[in-house]
Amino acid sequence: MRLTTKGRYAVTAMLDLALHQQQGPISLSDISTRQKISLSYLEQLFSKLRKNGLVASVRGPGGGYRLHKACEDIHVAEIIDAVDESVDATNCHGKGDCQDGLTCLTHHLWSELSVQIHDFLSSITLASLIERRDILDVSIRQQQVESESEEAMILSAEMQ
Amino acid sequence: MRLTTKGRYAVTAMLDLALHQQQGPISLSDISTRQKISLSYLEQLFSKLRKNGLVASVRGPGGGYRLHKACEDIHVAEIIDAVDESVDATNCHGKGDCQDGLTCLTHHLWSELSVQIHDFLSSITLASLIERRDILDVSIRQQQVESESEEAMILSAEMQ
DNA sequence: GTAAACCTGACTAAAACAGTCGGGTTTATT
DNA sequence: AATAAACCCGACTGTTTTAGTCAGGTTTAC
Repeated sequence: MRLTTKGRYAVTAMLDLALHQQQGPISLSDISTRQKISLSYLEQLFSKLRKNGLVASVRGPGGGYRLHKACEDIHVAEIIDAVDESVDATNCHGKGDCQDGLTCLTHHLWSELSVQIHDFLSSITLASLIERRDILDVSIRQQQVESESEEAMILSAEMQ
Repeated sequence: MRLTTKGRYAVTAMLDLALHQQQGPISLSDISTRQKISLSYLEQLFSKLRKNGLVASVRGPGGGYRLHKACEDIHVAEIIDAVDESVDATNCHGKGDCQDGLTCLTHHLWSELSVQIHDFLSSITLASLIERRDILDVSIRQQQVESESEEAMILSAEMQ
């Protein structure tokens, strides 16, 4: 089992998409600047998210990505699964053949932990996340930073 | 966050120790054959377990390792912590400075997941594990295999 | 035609994993 | 005193993953 930056980035990016979905397709460069995730890396992650049916793309100028399902139907667990990070804590992928084809001493423990984590992350949808006060606060702060940097860009353009 | 063979081995080995503790100090080579874990690798893991006060060593022939606390007081979470595998799912180690010193969009989610996993693994002690039917079954099977291989060794010794 | 966007595959430095190896030191037994 | 069983320790290693970068595509709105 493994939960690293990759899975966290994927969930963060999907949440960013959910928060801005009413603005039409969102470009990866927007997500990149808002969430400070490398654009090329985002492209890799979205390739997987698209192949797993979580997002749909719109090519060409003004294009970007949309959620492919209602955000009530997108669970955090499936986002992590989509980018190849398994929530499974067993070594044998649940098969129980961990020790020479037989069950190892602690197999059931890891099996239960996997269920625990999976249940937790499956109980959380993008819809439930965007309603949370703590997430809204961070999102509002990010929009302020965004508009400030836009102003700075306009300013620096005027100075030339 | 990361849960791999290292942490699983550590818990399995500690459980093996708990299951056989009435036999006095248990050598790593015993654990190695019963649990099919490389002896040298076990030595590395037990060095960390000892430094974290989970086991005590007895040197010399007939020596081995003992649990340093009652098995009611040894929680799975601390075993995993001891071998450097963190149960923390945040990127910022709980500090909340995940995005340029500020909190990232999904920080609270990972924070809650960490608490969830930690609570689960802290609620399980070695004492509660050795009482479980599924673990007892595997342990009994391992002892049968063990005595069979002992017989085989005696037999091959007789043939020489 | 241009440029904004997605799309793809190959490459990379750094870290971690899961060990191996070679040598110690301590101590019970003979 | 010699032997050997066990712990102890540091260095080394092949493989995989991570978290990207880079260089070039293709699609499509304007």
